[in-house]
Amino acid sequence: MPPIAEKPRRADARRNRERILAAGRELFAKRGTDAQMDEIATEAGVGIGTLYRNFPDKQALLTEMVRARFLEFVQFATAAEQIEDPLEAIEVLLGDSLAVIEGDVGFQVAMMGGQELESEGIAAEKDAFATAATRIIERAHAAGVVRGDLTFDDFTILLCGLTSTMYFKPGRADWRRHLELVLNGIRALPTPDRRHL
Amino acid sequence: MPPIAEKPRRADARRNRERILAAGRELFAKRGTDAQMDEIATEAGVGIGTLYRNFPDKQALLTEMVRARFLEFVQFATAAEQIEDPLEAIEVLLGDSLAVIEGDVGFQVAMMGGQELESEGIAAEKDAFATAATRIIERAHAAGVVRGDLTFDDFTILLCGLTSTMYFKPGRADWRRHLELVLNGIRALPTPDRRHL
DNA sequence: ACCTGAACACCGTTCAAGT
DNA sequence: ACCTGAACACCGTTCAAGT
Repeated sequence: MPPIAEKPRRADARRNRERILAAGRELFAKRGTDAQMDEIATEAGVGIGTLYRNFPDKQALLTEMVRARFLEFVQFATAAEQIEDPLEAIEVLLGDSLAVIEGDVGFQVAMMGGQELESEGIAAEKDAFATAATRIIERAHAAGVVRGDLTFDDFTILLCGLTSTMYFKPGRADWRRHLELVLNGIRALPTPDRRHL
Repeated sequence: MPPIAEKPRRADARRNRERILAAGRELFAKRGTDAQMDEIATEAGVGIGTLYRNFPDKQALLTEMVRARFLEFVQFATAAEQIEDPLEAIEVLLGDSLAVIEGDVGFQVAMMGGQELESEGIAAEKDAFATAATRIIERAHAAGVVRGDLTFDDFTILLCGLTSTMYFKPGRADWRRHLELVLNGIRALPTPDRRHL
């Protein structure tokens, strides 16, 4: 079911909300938490009061942007499930998810500081991602290509770390390298090779 | 050579500086960047103007705290060099370094956002750590126990990620787990086992 | 030579007045 | 119903006045 039925509103109010979302998307993506509420209102062409009427505070607006990204993550997870090689599925899922947020500084901040969002608002989206990603992890377990104790929580931890590299050491090279090391880290521990399928 | 010879000062001025450092240490450690300059001045028992006379801005004070920690890191690196097993040396170095900063939120912030500090001021300390850590990495290379392409820069990247877990997901469990995964990731890739020493 | 704190700047948030 | 922006609160930083 969709989050909550859209209440009917005055046309101008609805248009304002859209413009605020667009402005927020643009400015948070570009400058992260440094984006100012004033600027966002101006960019949206509304008064600061209207911004606050739509979103109780800065976090709430950011949370709304984050929701959209999580839906994208779910898409990536669904796509990754189609990949035959179970290890490659994990690599692609992490790689693609990170690649899309490379241009979105605001999301990077949100992804790291998980608990600081109004997380109730996006619990559904997070769950959807968790479910899809867990299926991918399970498949890798079944194939024996990852550490036996790897969980979705590990994913969360590693994504936090990877995102911090993206955020604090901007540029593609560092987070790609970080990802490579981490992917190596979640592989099955070197055990006696049994290739008698 | 020591950084720069201490200029002689009026006794009260020197005592004030000490108290500011102590207050900064305590409050940054406890609350990170949330610690306010006003509080620090009050805790130190000086006027806000005196604080700013000693340190041009908040970053500069934080940087001073960071310098001390880096010196500790160098100690750890030196100690880790004594450990016989070259892989264990790396594990202990990372583990100990992280363990000391667990109670120092301010340093955690600094460790992640490297370039935002007055880094000229602590270049010497950073170099000392880099040198010691590099020796430990080289030894592991010589023993063939880590990936052939592992560098000190990787250490920097991984420490950033590990610290972000510590900062954003407080509690021992998550960063310890993160460290375990990462240590697994830097090991030599599973190659045909040649144990004919 | 050094100290102090009132005052300023900046930015998130509120609310009285408007349509 | 909804919009607006002046005003407030908070915190980093400056500077004129003091000793």
